[in-house]
Amino acid sequence: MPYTYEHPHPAVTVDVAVFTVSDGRLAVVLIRRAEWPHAGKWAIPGGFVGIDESLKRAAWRELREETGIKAGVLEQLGAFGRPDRDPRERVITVVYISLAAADRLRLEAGSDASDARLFYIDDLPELAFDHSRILEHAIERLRDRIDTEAVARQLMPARFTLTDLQRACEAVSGDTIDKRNFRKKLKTLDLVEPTGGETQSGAHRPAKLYRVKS
Amino acid sequence: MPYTYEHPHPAVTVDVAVFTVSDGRLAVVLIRRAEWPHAGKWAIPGGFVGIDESLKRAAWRELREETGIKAGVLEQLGAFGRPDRDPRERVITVVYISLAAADRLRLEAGSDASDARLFYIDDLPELAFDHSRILEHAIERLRDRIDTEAVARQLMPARFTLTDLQRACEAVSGDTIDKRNFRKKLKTLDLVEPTGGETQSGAHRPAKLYRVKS
DNA sequence: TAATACCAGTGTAATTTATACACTAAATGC
DNA sequence: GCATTTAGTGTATAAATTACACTGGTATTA
Repeated sequence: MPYTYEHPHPAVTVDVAVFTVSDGRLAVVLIRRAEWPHAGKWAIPGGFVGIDESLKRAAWRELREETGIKAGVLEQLGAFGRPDRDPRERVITVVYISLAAADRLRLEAGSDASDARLFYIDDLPELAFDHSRILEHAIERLRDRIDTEAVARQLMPARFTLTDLQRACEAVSGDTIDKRNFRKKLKTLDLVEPTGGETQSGAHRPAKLYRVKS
Repeated sequence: MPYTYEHPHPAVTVDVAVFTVSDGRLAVVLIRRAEWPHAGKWAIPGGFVGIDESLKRAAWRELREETGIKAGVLEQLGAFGRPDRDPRERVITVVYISLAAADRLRLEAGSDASDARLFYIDDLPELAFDHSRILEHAIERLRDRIDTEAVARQLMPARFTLTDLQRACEAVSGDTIDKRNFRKKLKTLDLVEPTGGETQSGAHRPAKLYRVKS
């Protein structure tokens, strides 16, 4: 069932960079491509936009199909459309960024991908297409725009310690933060509240558990 | 000469929101559409992306064709792609923002547009497609991200008074700024230098003219 | 030619925000 | 009970932001 147009049309895809914090390091979900082009290389999950489907909906669907992840907030990074970025045809891709708490990521390889897993952003493999460049932009955007509240709401599990939250903020920003200054700032933000629980984590004083206020 | 694909493809356009400051108010360049759909309505200049043309290049070309403006810096705002935003077919548009000094805008109506002119952003006409929504996002982005340096470099004529620069910053931010604080801040920015000239503007003390340092 | 209207140009004090920094508390392992 | 490890807490300094009022130079006009 062919589709014909008077003028040539590019294909349009969506790609989703899902970031998380794992072992105190910023990481991103990649899939291994099963097919040409770039078969065997790692790539950001994504795929073609349905003709009657909104961009965001397509992003959500593709992410789910390829990794099993049901994205929460999806923020658009922008469109990437250099004429030679895909050898099959002219493809313009609209990239979204999402954040996920590490404990919500149950990665399942989907039909288009032979594998899906996390990579630390400072230890990325060679990527398909122009996905290296796209990830650079995505990380820059992340560092520029994300604040403590977004980290707490989107990147943390339901209950966490203040040290966990600090580590996550540090992983995202790529900088160290002073513990006392961080906690002082948190107080002014009115963002978290104690759950009453504590960790029983090891040979040291237990930490109080917190949750994000609603 | 028809073009055929196995799967349906959306059309891809670029649109450019060119902002300037005129009479101390933030304004945007619009064209009046000559043809269906939305004939007679005002719209952001833009058009279809050539199949071998980068997005930014297409934006630059369309802006030039429709208004005569040779854009300086083009910053991508993002992609807008709701399925029903164009009655002709599925159209995904990639929107760019540009700033222009008012004295560099010599608007010429191009072939696709019966008219091109400036509108103050707080006095916009009814717009074609989803361009109202797009402009809202563009203005929000502008207010969020633009700083004194960008205003001075991109929005001011070659020589200007400090009051002119302050008025432009106020127009962009939508807020008033204290004169002495503004000038104090300018000193720390190391951004402008006096040209030696002065305005001979009226029944008051003349103002010194400045230019942006290179 | 003195008075007025108009915009240009200048500095200081107070407040708020960000930064630097070191010890005590509670648990476990030996 | 001593060593080790992470949790938890406050103060002093520096930096950035805000608020605020008068003098200077030109043109107009009474």
